Amino acid sequence: MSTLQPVRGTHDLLPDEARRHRLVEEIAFGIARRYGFGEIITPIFEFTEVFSRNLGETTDVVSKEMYSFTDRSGESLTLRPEGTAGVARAFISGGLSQHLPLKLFYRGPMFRYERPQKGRQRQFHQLGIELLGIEGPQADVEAITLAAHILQALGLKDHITLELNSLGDASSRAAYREALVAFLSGRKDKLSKDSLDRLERNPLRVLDSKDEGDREVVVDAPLMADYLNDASRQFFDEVQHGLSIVDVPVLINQRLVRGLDYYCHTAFEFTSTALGSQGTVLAGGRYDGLIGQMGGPATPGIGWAAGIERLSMLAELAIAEERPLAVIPMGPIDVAQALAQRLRQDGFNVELGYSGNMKKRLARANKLHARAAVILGEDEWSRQAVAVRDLDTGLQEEVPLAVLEDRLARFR
RNA sequence: GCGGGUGUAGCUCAGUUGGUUAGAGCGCCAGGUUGUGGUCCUGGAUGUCGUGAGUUCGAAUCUCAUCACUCGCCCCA
Repeated sequence: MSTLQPVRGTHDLLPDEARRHRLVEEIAFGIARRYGFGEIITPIFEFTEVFSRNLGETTDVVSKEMYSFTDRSGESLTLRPEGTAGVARAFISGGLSQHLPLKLFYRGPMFRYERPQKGRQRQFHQLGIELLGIEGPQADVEAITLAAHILQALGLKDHITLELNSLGDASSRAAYREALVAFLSGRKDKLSKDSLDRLERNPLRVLDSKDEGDREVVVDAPLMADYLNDASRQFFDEVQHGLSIVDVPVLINQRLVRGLDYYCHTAFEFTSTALGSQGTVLAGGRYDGLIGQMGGPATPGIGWAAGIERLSMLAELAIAEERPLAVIPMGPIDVAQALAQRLRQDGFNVELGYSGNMKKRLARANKLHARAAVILGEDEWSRQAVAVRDLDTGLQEEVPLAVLEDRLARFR
C-alpha cells in the first residue's frame, strides 16, 4: 500500500463516481433552468472578511473550520466554506441590483476543516440556488418547491422529509432569543456542557440538541411561534399555504434552527435517515439582511444548498451505459486509426484496440461493452470491405467501406 | 475538538491460544495451435499484513505511537 495518501478529508472522484457526481449536478441544474435559474460561477476563494463578517463570528464554520491563508501580498484569503456569501459579494461587486429579481444556480467545491465522516469531508461539493430581490413568500415557496422537485428527480423523494420553521424577522428573532436565553439561564444546572457553550455562542442551537437532558429542558422552553410578530406570522402562514397549493408536504419543526447568522423568516431542511448523523441533504432559508449588511443595496434573498456527495449516495440514478464501437485492426494500425477517426468524425463512439491478437482485442471490446466490432481483416480489406460483428448477437457480416456508416447507424 | 471501532493481494474478506514458505473468491495475465469475445477448463503473477517503534528465540497476531477510514458526540450540506 502506497504511503502517498490524499489529504485527509479529500477524495478523488474516479470515472464512475465522477459520472454520478456530474449527473446529479446536471439533473439539478436542468430542473433549476425550468424555474428560470441561470448559473453563476464565483471564485473558490474570497477575502476572509466575506465569510467571517457575514456567517457569524461565533459560528463553528467561521471560528474553527475555515481554510484561511495569507497570500504573497499579505491579503487574508479563505477557501469558501459555503456558497451564499460569495454570491452575495458577486451581486454587490457586479452591480446586479438592476437586474432583479435574480435567480442563480451554483455548484462547486467547498472547504471546511472538520473531522471527516461518512457524508462529511473537508473538501466537499455543493449545488445550490439563490433567489434575490423578491420580498414576498412566493419566493420561499418557489425555492422550496424547486428543491423538492430536484430531490424527486434524483429519486430520493420517498426517503426524505421536509422540515420547516420560521425564525421571524429581526425583531421577532431578537425578542425570542432574549426569552430563550432567560429561560435557559435559569436551568444551567440541567444543561449539557455543549449546551452551556451554545448558550453563549448560539442559544437557538440548544433547541436541537441531541442530549437527553437538554431535550427535557427544552420541552418547556418558549416557542418561536409565540414570539413572531404579526408580519412574521403572516409571512410564515403564506409560505405554508403556498407549499400546500403545490403539494409539497411539510413537517413543521419549531426547533429547527440554522447554523449561520444571516438567516431570518423561513428556515428549512430536507433530511434523510440514511446518512447516519449527517442527515441533512439540502437546507436553506431566507436572508433578507445579508446583502445590506455586506454594504450592498438592501435586497431580500432566499436560497439553499445541497451536498452533492450526500445526494449522490442517496440518488437512484439510471446511468445510461456507454456502448462504443470497437475497431479491431488485423493489419497495419494506420488503416485502423484512419477508419476510427472517420467514424468518430461521423459521431460514433469508437474504441481502438491497440495490442494483442484478435482474441484479446475482441475480449477487450467485450469488456468495454462495445455494441459491435469493426474488424479490418486482410481478406475483407482486399475487397474494400470490413467485417462488422454484432457483439450482442454474435452475427457477423461483410460490409463494403462505401456503405459502412449506413450499416453502422443501428449501433449508434 | 471528545469517545468507540477498523486497517491483510486491484476488490471483498479468512488467518485458530504469537511459531517458521500468509490464504480464498472475484478481478488481472497466459494457454486450450494458424483471423473471432461473452461460458467452460488449465496454469500464473501480485502483498515490506496501513506506517514506525517496542516486547519476544520468534509478531499479521501482544504493547505504544502515528496515519487513514468509520460510528456516535459536535457541526453542518
